[in-house]
Amino acid sequence: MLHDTDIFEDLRRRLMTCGFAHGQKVRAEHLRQEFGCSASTIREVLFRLSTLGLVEFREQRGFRVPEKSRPVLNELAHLRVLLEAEGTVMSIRLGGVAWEARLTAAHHQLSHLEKRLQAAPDKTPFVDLWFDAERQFHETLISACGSDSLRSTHHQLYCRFRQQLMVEDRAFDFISDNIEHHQEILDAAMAGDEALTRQKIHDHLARHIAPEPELETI
Amino acid sequence: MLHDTDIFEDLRRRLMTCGFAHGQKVRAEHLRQEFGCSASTIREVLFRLSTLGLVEFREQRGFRVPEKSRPVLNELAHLRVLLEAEGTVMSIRLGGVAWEARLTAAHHQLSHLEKRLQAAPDKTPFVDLWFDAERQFHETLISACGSDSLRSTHHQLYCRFRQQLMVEDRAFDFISDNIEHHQEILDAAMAGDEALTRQKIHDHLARHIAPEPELETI
DNA sequence: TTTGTATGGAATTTCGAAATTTAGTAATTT
DNA sequence: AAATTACTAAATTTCGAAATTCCATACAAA
Repeated sequence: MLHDTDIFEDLRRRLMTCGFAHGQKVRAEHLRQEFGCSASTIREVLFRLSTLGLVEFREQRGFRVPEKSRPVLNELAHLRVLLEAEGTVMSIRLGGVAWEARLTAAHHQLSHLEKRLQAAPDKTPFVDLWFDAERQFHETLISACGSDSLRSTHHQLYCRFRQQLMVEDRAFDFISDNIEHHQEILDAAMAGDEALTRQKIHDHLARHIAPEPELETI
Repeated sequence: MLHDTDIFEDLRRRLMTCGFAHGQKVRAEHLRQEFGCSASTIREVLFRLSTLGLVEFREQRGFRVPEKSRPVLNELAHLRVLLEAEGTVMSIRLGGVAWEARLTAAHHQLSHLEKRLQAAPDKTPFVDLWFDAERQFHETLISACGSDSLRSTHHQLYCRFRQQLMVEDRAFDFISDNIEHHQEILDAAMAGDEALTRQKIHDHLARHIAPEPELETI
């Protein structure tokens, strides 16, 4: 039988990939029929998803998928840099060999996948795998920061960020840059170079961040 | 009649102040009786509160108030500094006169209250007012940062931080330092001194942050 | 044309009870 | 006495329907 959590996971994946259009209403009644359960169950799951910001709730007008928005993507990228840089530097200081091993492993897996993806004419079968591997790498970066709060806050931001993007570029034209970025982040982190690590994490997400407002000119 | 949202607000306030003990189970059945509504309504409200991290949900074993924990308080203080410093610097750049006016107003109100609180022998009647005024000041600091995501993320952290603290020091012995801190933050921000503003925001929360490996905030 | 008001259908929220699971206590066995 | 099992009460989760609210359309009035 279909459990609470299964529905949650199913919908989470769909919301983070391409199962729902931006701005679309999420009708509890329809989902109830699809999953064959009661309205309250669906309602509960949607509230839990709103914890991650993957759906928005408004009193008396139900749930909907957040709109696609360049400004919001900028904001999320900015915050990701802030937390990921901080968390990675803390991991460098606290993580030790165990963390380095996990990070190397996560990067190896991601790197392998990205190279296969780069070569493949049809990217479709790789999309889901790539989502997981990329997430795994970035979460491993901060995994030894020693702060659960930082990790869970970052997780929320990552989910919303991925949802905003939703494989914008189906041809994966960015993949070649990405391979390089991930390698540079790994190298800087393994070398223990904190400033360079911060810089490389910033560069990786730079294309999603709006240019900083100038100080002198107004 | 008592609405959904009223219950939410009532419980939010209680969870952020002293209505519940740390680690205590939040029994839906009891609340149902207290508010005179159905179990589903309470359940919904609790899910919404878990969005802010004010209650924790675990499958099949209901909701409970997060444990009091020094490490968690450290983490939250650390993240608050990170986001509040960033948000305030952005506000300095983008806020303009309107923001400066709002900030002055918020500080004036807080400052007035803190001085009265300092003088009063019985602090009780000021506690709730102080909560709101302090929150108002810190949220105003970042109010012109231009990033809703930063603001809402900060809001979550602030709620959890306040819950962890829950007026630890009922005698408000810290109030005299606090008055000074708030003044210094205001002065640095109004002077447009970004580095000093970051420093003062850090100093304000420093006593809650573990004296662990020094982290430079860039 | 514009503005405002009914109205019916659809979506939401709430309810009370049934079904399931957990947790605590007593009883039994080793 | 310690450990395991059985039982009971309480808590949680799910359900289906009733009550409420929203939304789009049609209609009336200015």
